[in-house]
Amino acid sequence: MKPQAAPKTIAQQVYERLRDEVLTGALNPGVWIREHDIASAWSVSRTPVREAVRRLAQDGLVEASPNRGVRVTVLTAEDVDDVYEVRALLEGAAARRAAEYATAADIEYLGRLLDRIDATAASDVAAHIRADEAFHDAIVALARSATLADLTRRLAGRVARVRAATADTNTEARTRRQHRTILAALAARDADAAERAMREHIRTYRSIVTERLLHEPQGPPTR
Amino acid sequence: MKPQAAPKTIAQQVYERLRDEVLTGALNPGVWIREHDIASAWSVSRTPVREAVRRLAQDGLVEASPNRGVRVTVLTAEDVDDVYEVRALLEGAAARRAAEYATAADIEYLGRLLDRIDATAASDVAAHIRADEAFHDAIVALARSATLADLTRRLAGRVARVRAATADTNTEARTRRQHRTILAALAARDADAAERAMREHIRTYRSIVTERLLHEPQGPPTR
DNA sequence: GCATTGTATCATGCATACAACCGAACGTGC
DNA sequence: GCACGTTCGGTTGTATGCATGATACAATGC
Repeated sequence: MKPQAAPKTIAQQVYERLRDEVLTGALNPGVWIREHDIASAWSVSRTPVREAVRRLAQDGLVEASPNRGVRVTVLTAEDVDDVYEVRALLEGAAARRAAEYATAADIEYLGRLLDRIDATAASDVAAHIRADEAFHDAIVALARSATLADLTRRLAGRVARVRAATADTNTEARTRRQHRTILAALAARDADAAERAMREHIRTYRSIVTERLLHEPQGPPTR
Repeated sequence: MKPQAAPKTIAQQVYERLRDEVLTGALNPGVWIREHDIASAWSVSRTPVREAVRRLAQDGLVEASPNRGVRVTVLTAEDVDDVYEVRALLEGAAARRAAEYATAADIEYLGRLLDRIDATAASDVAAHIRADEAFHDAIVALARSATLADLTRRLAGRVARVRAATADTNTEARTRRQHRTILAALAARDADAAERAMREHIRTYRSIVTERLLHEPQGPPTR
C-alpha cells in the first residue's frame, strides 16, 4: 500500500523525523538547528544528521549559513504566493497531460480518491491533507512525466509546510466542487479544461492559505 | 560578474569537478562512481566526495542504487523530450512574468546579451552555450520568482548535459530570430506573446537536440 | 565615548576507523 | 548436472576525533 516502507538507514529516519518536527511546528521558524544537539538528543552520530539537514535545505525547509549552521526558514506571504503560483503551473500541466493519458480505470480510481476525501471527518486534519495529497499525486503520476513528477516532489516540502501551518483541510464546498470539475474534464479528455480547472483550484488554495497566514502570523524568531 | 566566487569548501570543488567530468564525457554514461576511488585519486576524504555525489544525484546527473553505488545516468531521447517540455513550461512562465516586471534598462541589457551571442564565433561551442545561458538566466531573474528560479536551476544540470552531448551551439538562424522575437515581446510588454515565443523557442531546441541525439547516440568518445 | 583589534568559544568541515549490508562466486549435497 | 546454502570481497553507512573558520564579546587605544 505505502510505497515508502524503507526508513532503513539512520539518515532517512533522521530526515523524516526532522521534517516532521518542522512541519508540526515543534521546531519554530528561525531557530538554529545544531547538528551536535540533534545527534546527541537522538543518540546517533553527526554524520547522518548532517546528511538529513542538507536534504532539508534542498527542500527549502531550512536555510544554511556557511560555517554557521542552518535554521528553520521563515514563511512569508510572498513565499507562499510564489510557491503556489508555480505549483499551479506544474500541476496544471500535469492535469493537461493526464487528460491525454488517463484510462477509464484511472478516472474511476480518481473518483474513489475523491470519495475518500468526502468520507474523511473534517476534524481529522492530517487524514484530510493526506487524502487530498493522494488525489493530486495521482494526477501527477498520470501525466507520465518523470521531470514533472520530480519538480512537483521538490515543491512538496514547502507546500506541506504551508498546509500544516494553516491547517489547510480543504473542507470548503468550493474546493470540493473544483475537484469534481477537474475529474470531469479528465473524463471528457478535455486537456484545456483540465489545465484551467487545476490552475484555478490551486489558486483558490493559495488565496485561502495566504489569508489564514495573515491572521495567524509566525512564531517569534528566537535568536 | 559571476555570482559564484566561492568554490572554497572541498565538497564544492569536488562537486564542480565531478559535474564537469560528467558533462564533458570524461565519465561516460553507465560508469560506476565509487566514493573511495574519487577520494584517493584526488587526495581528499570520502566525506566531501559523498556529499558531492549526493548533490549530483539530486541534479539527475547520476543515479544511486542503495548500498551499491551510483552511476552516471544514461540519456534517452524520452528524457530529453521530457526535460525540455518542462523547461519550456517554466521558462515560458518566466518570460510572461518578465514582460510585466522588466524595465527599459533591463530590455536594453537583454539586447546586449543577444549581441554578444551574435558576436561569438560559432566554432567556440562553450562560449556560445555560456552566452545563450546568460540570456535565458537573465529572463528568469527578471521574473522575480525565487521558486521559478530554483526549479529552473534544478533542471539546469540535465539541460547542460544535453547541450554538452549535442554540442548545441544555437547557431541556426531560426533560433536567433526567435531570440529577437522574445525580446520584442518583452519590450512590447506583451506577456502572452512572450510566453508563446519562449515556449516555441525551447521546443525548437528540443527538436534540434533530439534529432542530433538520434544520429550521435551517446556521449563523446572516451578520452 | 566610539571604533578597532585581539581573543575565546563554538559550530561546522574534513579525515579516518569501524560496522553492516549486498552481490557474486564457490562449494556441497542431492 | 542442478539447486541451494555459505562464504568472501567490496562498497556504502556510521561513528568519532581533529582542524578550521566565523562570530561575539571584551579590552584597549584614540
